Amino acid sequence: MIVEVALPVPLRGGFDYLLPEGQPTPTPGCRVRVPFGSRQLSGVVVTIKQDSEQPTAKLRQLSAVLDHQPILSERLLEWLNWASRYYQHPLGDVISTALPARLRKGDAATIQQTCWQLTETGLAQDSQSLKRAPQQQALVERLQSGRCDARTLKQAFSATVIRALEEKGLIETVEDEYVADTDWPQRIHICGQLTPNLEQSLAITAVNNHAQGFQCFLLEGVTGSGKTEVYLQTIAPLLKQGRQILILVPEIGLTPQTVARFEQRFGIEVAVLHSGLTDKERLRVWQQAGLGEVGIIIGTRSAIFTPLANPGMIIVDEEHDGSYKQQDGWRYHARDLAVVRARMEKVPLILGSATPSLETLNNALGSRYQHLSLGKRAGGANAVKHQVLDIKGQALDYGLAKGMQQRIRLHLQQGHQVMLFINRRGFAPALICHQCGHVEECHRCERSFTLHRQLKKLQCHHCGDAKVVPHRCAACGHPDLQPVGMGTEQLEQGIQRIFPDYSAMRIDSDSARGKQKLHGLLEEINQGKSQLLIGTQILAKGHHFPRVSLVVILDVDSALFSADYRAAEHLAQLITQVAGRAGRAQIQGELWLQTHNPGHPLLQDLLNNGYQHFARLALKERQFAALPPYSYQALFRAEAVDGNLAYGFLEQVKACLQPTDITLIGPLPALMEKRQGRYRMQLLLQSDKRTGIQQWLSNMMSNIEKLPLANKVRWSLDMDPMDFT
DNA sequence: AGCACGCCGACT
DNA sequence: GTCGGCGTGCTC
Repeated sequence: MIVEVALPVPLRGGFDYLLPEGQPTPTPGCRVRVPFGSRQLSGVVVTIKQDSEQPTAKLRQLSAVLDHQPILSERLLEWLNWASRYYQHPLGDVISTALPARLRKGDAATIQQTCWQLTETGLAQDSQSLKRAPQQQALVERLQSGRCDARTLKQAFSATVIRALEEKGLIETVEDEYVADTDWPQRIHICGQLTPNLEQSLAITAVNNHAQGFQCFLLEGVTGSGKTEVYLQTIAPLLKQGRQILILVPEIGLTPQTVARFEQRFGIEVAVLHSGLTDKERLRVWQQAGLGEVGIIIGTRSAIFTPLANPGMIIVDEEHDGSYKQQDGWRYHARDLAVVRARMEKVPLILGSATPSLETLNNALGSRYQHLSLGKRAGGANAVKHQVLDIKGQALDYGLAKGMQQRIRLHLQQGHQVMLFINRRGFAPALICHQCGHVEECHRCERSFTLHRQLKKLQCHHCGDAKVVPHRCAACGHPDLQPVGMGTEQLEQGIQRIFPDYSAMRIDSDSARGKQKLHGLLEEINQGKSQLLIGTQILAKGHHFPRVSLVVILDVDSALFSADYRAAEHLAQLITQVAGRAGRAQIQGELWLQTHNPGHPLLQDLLNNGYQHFARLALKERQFAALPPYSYQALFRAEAVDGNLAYGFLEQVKACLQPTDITLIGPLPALMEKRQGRYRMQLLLQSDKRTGIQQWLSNMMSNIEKLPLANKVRWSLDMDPMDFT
């Protein structure tokens, strides 16, 4: 008997071990301890087989079996196996990321609990002898039918009765396996349900009609259109059947209010998984969910790995949010994993967003997902006015045009707050003519060149072509060529100089490190402590700023001409989200965009026709350029102190390839060429068929690992890359 | 990823 | 003489 074990090491494939004589065979999904080189590791059994490809002499014996029952169900194990193959990431590492830290370390997976049982004297005793103590008699009679856990017994009998019997030596405590408490469905009390409008009703009915099997839904609804109400009403019947609901939310969206809304509606406790939990708390939620003790689990990215005893539905809220993609180690996408998991669990999946990702929208338009729309904005809040400021040829102070400064001053004088956005995501400066707005483009691809200052050249991240930095604009001949977005870096220091009478506050992921800290800062903003708010994406997500009347997005062009082809999509999502958040109630909100290209078709479409229309146009562009979701990508990243090594490694990878139906771009410098003293390079694989990339990679990964430079550089593979920095 | 092995330089 | 620096190679 051979046991194949997945171990948390960055090595592909399982490791085979012999089962010691007399040891009961563990089932797949059980943890085991095994000798590995000079150390002992715990891993998870993936298969039991008759023979091994390894010579038997090389095999070592299993040291111990840690679980009697598998900690991963067959279905979950199958899902993780699929994920390992899809992401080309070692199974042991995949399983290890999916498990709570405590289980990784070898803690007991089962919950122990204290039980009361009759002692030997208690068993021998005739209960009639307790006739004068009817409570005690009843307790003994109860235990005659078997032991009972301390918690339940305490509810039925007083502590005095229990103590008395213990002192008489008739009952004793014993540690026993925990009996799950799964009567939450009976405790459900629906409270505060709203009457759905027509669109909500249609959405609820559509989901209910498919609630018993797999079906993917895109619930597209603007801010305030009542997506949450649709979630609440579609999960109600499932919860009553005792089926569990797993809800994923973006990192920033997991607030006490979100949780409270679900708890209030159903009157049951909601289990929450977020980064603030201790390992012990996290394990507890994992166990409770796996035992079926909780009906609703809300969590961020990694909550997708929560086991469910009786799954009913998965919801991914704000599905376009970038925080669903893990950005180091195993670079999984929780939304994509959710789709596969829902299919395997045979449950419906709702992807909700006001600004769906183009990937999801494409699936909905292609009828792979059912498309549900909520258009009406409840409450009729004032629409935010969108306006564009052409900054061609204008003098800029720290990235702000003079006219914009006046506008800002006006709003400040009225006692309102002003929010300034710097969009640094996927930042890759293009070279723009400040006089005419012309952007240097690659002639082959009709896409903007990216300026790499260190290499002193322009590089096309679409085809890999490069050229020297020109000194004059190719369109108007003017020498005023500038990297897009230049100057905005100094905005934080400069803004105080332009508006010395007002206080400015910067909010980004650094200044808001830690959950509490962000909430504290937001509190301060809404109290009006600062009038000028400078921030990035983080300000746009899920917060309301009633005192803000003017929002300015400074460097729209850096998104329109980024080498990251998703930058325009993200800008559109940002603009739409911001518009939904600022200037509520009495204050008329204004949104201003600074650009050299007011006529840019994507920008115009977004402003005139809204996100839904923009998204469809952007999809057409992607299709035309054969970019995702009309093609599939995988990205090799390599970094090293010596940039030539990183480049050399990717060249070797490239040489492994017999280009058939895969296009290779690179090796190219990453959009952020250097980080922490290391040069970073990338090699992009692209194909119009997913299987092409899959097949080539599964054949080649072991060869790539053996390349001479493979252990000289830090490298990784990113399936469906979202970020090219 | 760890961890051992191994081969060179500066210390009680 | 030894302690320890981190390059190389292996782990069923």
